[in-house]
Amino acid sequence: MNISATSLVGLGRNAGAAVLVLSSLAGGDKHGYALVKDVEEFAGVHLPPGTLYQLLARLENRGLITALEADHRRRPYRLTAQGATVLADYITAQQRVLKTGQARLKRSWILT
Amino acid sequence: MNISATSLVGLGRNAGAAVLVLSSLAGGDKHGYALVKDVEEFAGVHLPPGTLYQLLARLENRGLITALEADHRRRPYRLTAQGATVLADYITAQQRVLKTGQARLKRSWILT
DNA sequence: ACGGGTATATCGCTTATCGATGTAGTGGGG
DNA sequence: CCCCACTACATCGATAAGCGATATACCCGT
Repeated sequence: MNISATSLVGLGRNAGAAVLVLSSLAGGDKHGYALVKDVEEFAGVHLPPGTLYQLLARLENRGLITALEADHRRRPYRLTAQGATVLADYITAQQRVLKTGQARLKRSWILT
Repeated sequence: MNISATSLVGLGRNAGAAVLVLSSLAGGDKHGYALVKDVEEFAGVHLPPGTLYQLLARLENRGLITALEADHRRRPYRLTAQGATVLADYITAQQRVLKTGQARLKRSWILT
């Protein structure tokens, strides 16, 4: 195990490959590789193919995204209305959690 | 698989058990059971014991938390300075991601 | 003395993550 | 025109995380 002890990577894994993909698709239809590039840009996280394609399959058979017809080599995906709702709900809930954590950290003496 | 299709639970893990525990401890030292109750209250998430105690062990041997001496039946944990730093960094990064998702959703016509 | 809440711990199954590997099309530089 | 890097998708196997079940035991009220 060679994970830098100063990150949460490897703990709960990267916290939301699903959120990253849904957020990316909220910005418009994208195929897998474009998704990887976009996520890298806005989140600084690289999604390895093993994670990505299995995740896309799971998201699709839950109806959160749909596969569009392939344009030659590209298989683009689109966020469904349900996917958008789920993402919106998740964001709201998660923001409450992060705010709590942040408020508590601020109140504590730990960070000098 | 009987997961309600209208939630992200079970997708990408919630990457979050770690965040929930660290956030809870940022509010003060707590033992396992108190942690579960606190997280339930501020996040609406129930951490089952199988998740909690294994997570606590992982967090401890990464130096993000320390176990304090047991008071009879209770084994309280404390957030370390490193744990606080990691949590703060994670919160910052994740908030940027959530904001991106939110902005993109707002710009899209999907949510009527 | 029973029942429910407090409290911790472990085992084993399931599921997610991710690196490795494979395949193949595309476009530019030498 | 032939490499090579990049684009693009897919699958496998190992590892890691999540969680239900189960066990143990204390404490308090009735």
